[in-house]
Amino acid sequence: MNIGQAADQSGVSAKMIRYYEQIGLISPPLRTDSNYRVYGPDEVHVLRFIKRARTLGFSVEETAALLGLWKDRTRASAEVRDIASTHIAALETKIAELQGMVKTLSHLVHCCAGDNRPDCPILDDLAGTSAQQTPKGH
Amino acid sequence: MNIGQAADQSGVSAKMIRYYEQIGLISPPLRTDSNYRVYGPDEVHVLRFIKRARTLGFSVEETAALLGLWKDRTRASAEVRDIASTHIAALETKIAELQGMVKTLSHLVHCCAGDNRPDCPILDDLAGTSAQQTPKGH
DNA sequence: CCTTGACCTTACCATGATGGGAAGGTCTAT
DNA sequence: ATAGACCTTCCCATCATGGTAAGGTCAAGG
Repeated sequence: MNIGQAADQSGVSAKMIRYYEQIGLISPPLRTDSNYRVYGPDEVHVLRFIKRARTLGFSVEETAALLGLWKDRTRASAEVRDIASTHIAALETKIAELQGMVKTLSHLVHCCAGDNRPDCPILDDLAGTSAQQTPKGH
Repeated sequence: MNIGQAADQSGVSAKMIRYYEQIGLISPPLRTDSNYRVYGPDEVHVLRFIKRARTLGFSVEETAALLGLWKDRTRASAEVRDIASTHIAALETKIAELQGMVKTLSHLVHCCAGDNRPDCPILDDLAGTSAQQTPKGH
């Protein structure tokens, strides 16, 4: 099968398949006489694995590690779990960060009349002119 | 004051100050005879505004809009509130996405023995071999 | 046999926001 | 005068992805 079909079946764009090959995440496939890349079901399976890992927010580097462990039949599941746990922690840190932003902004939006007058607590906060920087006592 | 001091006082790196100037977010400052950029308290105030907006997750583009509104004394606060509200919605979408990832991964990690044996539900999920893709009924 | 359109190939550029470094000029304190 | 800390511009790298351009290939149909 050609790269376009592999892309369709895996959900990974042809562009990205070539990229993954270039950075060594997947091995170069066979080529036809006319230099077309040829993929089989196994390659598509690997691409699906990659797609799923990326969807779950693993970086390409983490995905490479998971892929290595997947191919290693003797690996310990503990290793995989460590990668996943570390990733969960990173995700949670990011979530907390975003939630902090939402909290601050929500507070400001609530304080803002949102009318036609120029007075605006949101800008005042950004400018650092007013005393309160962030919701403290709400 | 030179760019280094402006950087210290605003929390924006000298590198980024030059970048913001390059992309037109801030206007080019005066220069000394020896071509050094010169900043005053007003410029630092603008940089602090930018820093705060970026910290709250506004893109540079959104920051530019907010900056424009800040400088416009006649603007309506409604405009500012709209930008902030839109941004909050985007942040919340992102949070929900990350939470979805965490949920799926947590489920998988719980199912994984994490011992020295090669059996690993996490890899099984990534590979798409098992029936359940994602916690459905848990 | 030839054309058309869909596909493939490589190579280069762009994104967004930031950091790193090199090569060279300037300023300040000793 | 010299050392060291600063400044200048210019180029490159990141991370994952998309776009585009120029050219080769293939299958179907006239």
